[in-house]
Amino acid sequence: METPLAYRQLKSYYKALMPTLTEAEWQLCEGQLRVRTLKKGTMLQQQGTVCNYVSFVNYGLVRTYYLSDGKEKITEFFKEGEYTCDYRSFLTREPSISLIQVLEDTEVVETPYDGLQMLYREIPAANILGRLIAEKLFIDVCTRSEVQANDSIEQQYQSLINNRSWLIQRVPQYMIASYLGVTPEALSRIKARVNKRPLQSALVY
Amino acid sequence: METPLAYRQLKSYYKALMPTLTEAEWQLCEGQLRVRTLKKGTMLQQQGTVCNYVSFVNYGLVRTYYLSDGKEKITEFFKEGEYTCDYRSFLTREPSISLIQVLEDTEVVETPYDGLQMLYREIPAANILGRLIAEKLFIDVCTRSEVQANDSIEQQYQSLINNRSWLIQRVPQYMIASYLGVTPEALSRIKARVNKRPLQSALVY
DNA sequence: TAATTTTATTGATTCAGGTCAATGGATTTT
DNA sequence: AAAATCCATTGACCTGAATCAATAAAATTA
Repeated sequence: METPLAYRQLKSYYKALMPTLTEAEWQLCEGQLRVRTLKKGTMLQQQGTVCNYVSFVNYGLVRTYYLSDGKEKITEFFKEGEYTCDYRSFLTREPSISLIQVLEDTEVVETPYDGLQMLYREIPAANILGRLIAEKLFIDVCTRSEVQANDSIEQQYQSLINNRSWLIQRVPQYMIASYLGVTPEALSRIKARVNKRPLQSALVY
Repeated sequence: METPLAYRQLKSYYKALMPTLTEAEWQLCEGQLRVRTLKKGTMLQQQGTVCNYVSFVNYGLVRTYYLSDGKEKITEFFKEGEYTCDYRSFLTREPSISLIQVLEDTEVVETPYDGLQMLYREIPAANILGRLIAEKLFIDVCTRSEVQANDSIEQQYQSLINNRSWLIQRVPQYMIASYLGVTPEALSRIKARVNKRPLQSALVY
């Protein structure tokens, strides 16, 4: 056992989602897991390869993005306590379109595809876990789509400041711009607009 | 039993996803189901209410959409053999943002929320079904997002013609425009552009 | 601390698609 | 079949964001 400490957060996560999980079943789960520490800048998932792991972030920060016309488009950021993965590739076993890159020194606990399938077979409750993970991911991606479709970039940026200010602090602004789907220049101008009417910002929510 | 015929398609669907399903378990599933026939124009899901059913379309066609600034934005079309639902509302039990409207006379088989939760508890294999449905929906929404993010409206329209030509035939063009996220005028101009260079269209794919 | 690289800002220009408006087909209703 | 409604097309104009370009500021590295 490498660093039992690293599993503690994940174990409580599993336990919360699968209350019926016995200690023996947890041992079976734990046997599938691998802890990895990754330096800032490392690629956790390359484009064009099948995604073989779901990674639970113990500490650190990663981004998922893809290349369109050679330009990077960031789809999401994942920090400590969250799962990250190109789940589409993981599920379909097709090559990944997304890349995953470590933005800060990061520690992850990886669950391999085969190991997870084994858990689905051996532990009935694991299917509940799988269902809940897929459902959560689905809800998240729906919510994101709805926000993108309904809110202006300015509203979305304000919402980041209000609800996910750690993002603003931990990643450079051009990545925020990429995440919001605009150029760094455009986001800079939006900020300038917002700052010109400081009374408004106090009224948001 | 209302119209046993209506269940046949759904039963084979369930059987395919849950090979271990016994006849007794199927009976339990069937007991939860309700068949409904709906006239063109009917609302299958209203905005602001919690979505209580997953609906399997036996025949017909529906659209899901939401209102933004009073304008309709179509998110997807579902035809015979597909599930439709505001699955986000269904899962979270929060009011639905989406509306679902019947575009052709349609027959659906509805599975209520409570019934499905009961199945998850009573039939372990039902969690596999729930997992697979959530996974499929997740994959679909990812794929859609990737297409929207990467392909021009022209490419997306060509792709509809090549891969989902039934859509072009069964829904008016202004709905296609809404689905693609542009105005009817814009789509009309895109078609005009495409028709001006007919050699190109033969080369697509 | 100076040098270098990275990141953010601002200006000028361009362009795709939106909006507004008018017209002409299609389809449905009476 | 005539009237009315719905739908698609086309034109003129406008706007928001992309692009290109030049600095300025901030963060790293030497």
